[in-house]
Amino acid sequence: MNYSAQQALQTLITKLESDSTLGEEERAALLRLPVHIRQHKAGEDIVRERDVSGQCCLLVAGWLYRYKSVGSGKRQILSFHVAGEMPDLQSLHLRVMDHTLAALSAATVAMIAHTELRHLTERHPRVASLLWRETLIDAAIFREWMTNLGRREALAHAAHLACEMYVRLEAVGLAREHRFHFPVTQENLADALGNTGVHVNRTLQSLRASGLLVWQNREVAIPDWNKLVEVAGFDPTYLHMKTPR
Amino acid sequence: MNYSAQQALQTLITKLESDSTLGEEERAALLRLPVHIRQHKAGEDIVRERDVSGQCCLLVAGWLYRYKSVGSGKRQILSFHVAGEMPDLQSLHLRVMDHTLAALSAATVAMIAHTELRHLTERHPRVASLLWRETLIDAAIFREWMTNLGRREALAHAAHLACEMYVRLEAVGLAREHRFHFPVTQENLADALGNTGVHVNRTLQSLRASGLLVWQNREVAIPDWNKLVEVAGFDPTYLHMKTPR
DNA sequence: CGGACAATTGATCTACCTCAAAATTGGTGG
DNA sequence: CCACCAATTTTGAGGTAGATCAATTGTCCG
Repeated sequence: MNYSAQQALQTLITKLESDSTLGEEERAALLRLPVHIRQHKAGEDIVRERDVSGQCCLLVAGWLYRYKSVGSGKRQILSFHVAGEMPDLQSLHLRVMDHTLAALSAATVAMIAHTELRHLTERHPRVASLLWRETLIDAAIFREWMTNLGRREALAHAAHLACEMYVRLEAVGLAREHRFHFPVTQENLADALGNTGVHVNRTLQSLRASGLLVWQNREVAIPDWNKLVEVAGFDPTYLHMKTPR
Repeated sequence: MNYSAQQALQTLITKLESDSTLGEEERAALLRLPVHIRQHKAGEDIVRERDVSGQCCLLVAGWLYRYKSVGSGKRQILSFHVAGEMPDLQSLHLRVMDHTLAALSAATVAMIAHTELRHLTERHPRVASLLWRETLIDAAIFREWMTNLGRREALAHAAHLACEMYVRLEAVGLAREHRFHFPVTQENLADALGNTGVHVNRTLQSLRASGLLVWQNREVAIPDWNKLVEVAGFDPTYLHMKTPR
């Protein structure tokens, strides 16, 4: 599908308005942002660790993810992203990328120049605050992931990720009835959970066997939400959504 | 020692000016912020998970840290903080705390009301950007810690933390000659590294035995910086400091 | 149909955990 | 200044979650 600049920016406006309504002028200013729409194939890097970029990426459709590499081919996936998010918004104030942003699936993104964003945020402190807030939620999710990586075992960790993704996706209309599409391989999942692919495979089998979670063919189904939440120790406070569930 | 409001705010100004100089008016506006100075004893919680707070904490002297609890007494330490930092600045835009802020050592803090900070940032977009930037660096450090937790083994992880703390402390004049004071117990360290106290103890012994790192009595000494950096896989890019080392 | 990638299985290994006790250290009151 | 207490650090001896290595079996497409 082809997206217009207006459609692309509308996904951002929708996101920002999930917290609080924007004024007419603020909305107009956002819609006036010049964007450059691009397509990325699954697996492509969009911005790389050490790059100095002059623009931010607004995800319009598809999935992105971020990762860091450590020596000898190992890497840690830091986050997954869906439409309406700006996964490299931090580059607006940090000169150099400390990680890589890449396409998980085929994806449509809208690139927005830093100069334009700076101009906008100087003129509209309320928009600045909402964008700032998005980066703070990003950080809150990192904190939860740190806790998952350091203090939860593999099974609870995988369950926790499923809970998180469901809540986030449901909030933007990309999931319902405790099912959703999530285009990760088990190898990707391993890089996110800090395990090996083999172990993730066995973990998913165990979750499946106990009827907690069916995660197959990039589709996730949660037969018993309450039980999964309990196993995961999942508490959505850290997602800082308007409607607590 | 007793600190005046002016002295407290000066630590913040110094921090913000490590990136770029402030205008005279901006500096004056910062110094005009009403603050409430408080002392905390080692171990005290300052703001707790689930609290809704109306102010931010500026650390003036001593050490703070943040942590998240998971069931059955386990917890994950998320960060360590020294003078000039505002460890709960995120609360300015996130209503509820998703983790706890506590005193690692006896500490002096200056509390600043959200209303005052909002007023300031609306009027001074440049100051807003610099504060935003501080929270982005905070998040960048989380990303590195995620990588440490997920993809580095205990020895490299401990070495990495020592490298990070040295670089951060040296930048604010709290460390020199590859030595510094760091008031954590091995149990604290375990909660930060995602290990057990027993294993941290053995890890530190091993680092000591190999001459890489002497970490005893809350004092850290790094006999061979280059070797430690290599073992840790430490690359300071993620700290986003003005002077790359 | 063939090729590439992804999921699965089995067997073995190891980094780190658990439990429990002993040795040190530092701070405090007498 | 010393004795004592409580918090830390250290040591030892198993145990286990998850890693590693190496096939084998799908599965998706061009």
